[in-house]
Amino acid sequence: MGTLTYAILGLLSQQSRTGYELKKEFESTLNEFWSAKHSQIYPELSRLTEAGLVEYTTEITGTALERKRYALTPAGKAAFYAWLEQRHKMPPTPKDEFRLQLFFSGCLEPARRLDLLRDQLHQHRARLEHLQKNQEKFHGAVPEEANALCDYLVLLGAIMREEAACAWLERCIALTEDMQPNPSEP
Amino acid sequence: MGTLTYAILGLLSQQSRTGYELKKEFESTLNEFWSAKHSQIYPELSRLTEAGLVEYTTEITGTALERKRYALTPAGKAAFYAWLEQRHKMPPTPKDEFRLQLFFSGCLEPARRLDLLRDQLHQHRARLEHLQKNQEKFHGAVPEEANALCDYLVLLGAIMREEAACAWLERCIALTEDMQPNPSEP
DNA sequence: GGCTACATGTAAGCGGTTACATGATTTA
DNA sequence: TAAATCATGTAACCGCTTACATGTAGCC
Repeated sequence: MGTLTYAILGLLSQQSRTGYELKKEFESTLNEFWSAKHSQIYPELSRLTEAGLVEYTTEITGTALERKRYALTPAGKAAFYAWLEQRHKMPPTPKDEFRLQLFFSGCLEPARRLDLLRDQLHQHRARLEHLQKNQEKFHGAVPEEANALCDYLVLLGAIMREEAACAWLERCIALTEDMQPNPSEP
Repeated sequence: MGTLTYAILGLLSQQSRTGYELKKEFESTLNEFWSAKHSQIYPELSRLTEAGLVEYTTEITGTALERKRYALTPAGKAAFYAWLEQRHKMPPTPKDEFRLQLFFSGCLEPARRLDLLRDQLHQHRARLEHLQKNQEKFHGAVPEEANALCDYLVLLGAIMREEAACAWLERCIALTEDMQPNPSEP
């Protein structure tokens, strides 16, 4: 079973949800570290049901709109807790097209490289600002309750990652600005 | 055409190479920001040849061992330069199983969460040390030549990313150690 | 002679995205 | 009544990994 399984099991461990609600969670709360489209979620819920890890009850909204509300079975809860306690080996560094581009940018005029670096910096700053706005809900205090603390920690991780990215890009810009404007042709 | 195309085109823009040599580059130099297995490289080289972006000459080692040495065509060089100057939109944050696990770890005893955090910290510290060893070849000085500077910048990026990851994990550990040992059951 | 590295390919399968497809409910 | 949102599914495709498959060359 892939990680998506445990992302869904984890969300259902908090409360029972429909496929549509899971999709919304992937778009909002989990967005910084996992995502899934509905075309992946619905078949996965079918598999999990067949595997006996979740079960659903059908609700009706209005007169005809059906929806399936999923909840963990005891087996599902056990599978989730087993995963939750596991130590995972770090995956290889994720692919990064911008770093690939920067690596090959030695044959570009410094001014063109600066364009790329500044564009990247703007994008990372925008994401950082967005994350910092999210952080305001904590009112500058570290939560004491365990679940709220975990929310806080993953958000802090995203913020620190973006801060590091911005600091790196600023350094790249400074070093490129210092260059003599004579690019080396390959 | 996907990013792999331009990774290969970029490597061939530096010098002509065989599929096997490309594979070795992905395992070493490019490892921090891109990778590809030989099972992906060889078919891609066939496609690029058919598309007229690369061409090859067959060499023979010993008496029978054939190998194809690939080089950029003018069209390939043009395609590479076009990609190199393009501004790319930031991709969504990459998936991260550890952060997913941490997010759901509110129902774990703090001592168990500490285990996971410390394990992760050790792994990131090991990677950081490895990167810092790589950095020694620059003898503490920022290179002036453009291609060497780009090498330096991507390595610096990897180092700063790992430093940020370690700092974050240390903060997570400190905050978890401060907790009262009463986990909230979901 | 045996092991490792060199060298090149193909096939099956997986996780994921995009697109196709349908219909109900709510809100402007 | 039109548009947005709710709600659930399937199908085609893509990038990538793992495994299958084969053979040569160099070294101990």
